[in-house]
Amino acid sequence: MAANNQFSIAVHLMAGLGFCTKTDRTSAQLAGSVNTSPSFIRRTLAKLSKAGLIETSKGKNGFCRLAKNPPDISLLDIYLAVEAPKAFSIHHYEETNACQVSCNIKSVLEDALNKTQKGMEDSLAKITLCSLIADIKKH
Amino acid sequence: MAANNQFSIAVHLMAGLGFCTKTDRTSAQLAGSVNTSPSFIRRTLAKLSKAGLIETSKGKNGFCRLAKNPPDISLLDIYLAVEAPKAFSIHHYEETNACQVSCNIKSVLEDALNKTQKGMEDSLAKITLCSLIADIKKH
DNA sequence: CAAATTGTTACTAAGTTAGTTGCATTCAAA
DNA sequence: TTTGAATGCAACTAACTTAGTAACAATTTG
Repeated sequence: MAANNQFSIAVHLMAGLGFCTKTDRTSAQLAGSVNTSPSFIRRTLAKLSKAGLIETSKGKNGFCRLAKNPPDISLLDIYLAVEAPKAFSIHHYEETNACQVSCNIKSVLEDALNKTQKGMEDSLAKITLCSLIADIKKH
Repeated sequence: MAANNQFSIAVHLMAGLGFCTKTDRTSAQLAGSVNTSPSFIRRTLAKLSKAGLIETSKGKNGFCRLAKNPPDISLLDIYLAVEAPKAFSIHHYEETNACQVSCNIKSVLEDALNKTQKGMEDSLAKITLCSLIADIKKH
């Protein structure tokens, strides 16, 4: 159960908020859609709020709503908001000094994988919350 | 310590084998470069072997060597060989039947993320082991 | 003041991975 | 034919990460 689902949960929540922007929601209502506990949901909502993607209000009649319009929110925004781990991790063993591969593989691989990560993020940037919601409504 | 490093370790091993293709290696020698145990290394080597990226020989004077030339090996080949987990995982909660978002988010998100994953794999396909080794030699 | 809601911390349970150990299998050389 | 060295593989432990829960402080409305 150690796979990081925060990104997909966050997208689910954002889609829930964007599906109908006229009504505000509580963490309990959103938790119902995801079928988990409000407290768990709030942890993700708090990150989305800190990233400026949603607005929340504490206290009685507290609520959550999108802070921007769905066409102006990309999956990259959500991905960055939840601070999900990078797609690739690089091992960090102590270098074997006599070995050129051992000494340099890390920085060389980092350069290569950063480009790949960047490409992936560019791809996420092209998918808007709006298009995702449109797909959901098509079903 | 639960981050999956098999891909980066596999690239390290392949770079070690490709750095000088004239001499064969044993798992013990490769383990020295990564600074870990030969047995651990062999688990990854076995996957690379099954994927046809390296050739191995059992018995006395056993060895490992590349099965192809470095320009013909891409990081995607290595990525697929080690069967690393996908870049994104999607949560699977029970659907809340009354909620259209809950019922459809999974398939919609899968479509979107498959495209992103594909883009990432295309990016990996463009990086050859040869270019990586050249970068290492530049250092 | 009371009720309801977000924000946050602490905690437990479960899953994943690194890393080790041990052994069966295989092959070359003495 | 025996011995030694190597891969391949299975079992195991420890460490780490995450899901999920519970509890509570802070806040806001009525």
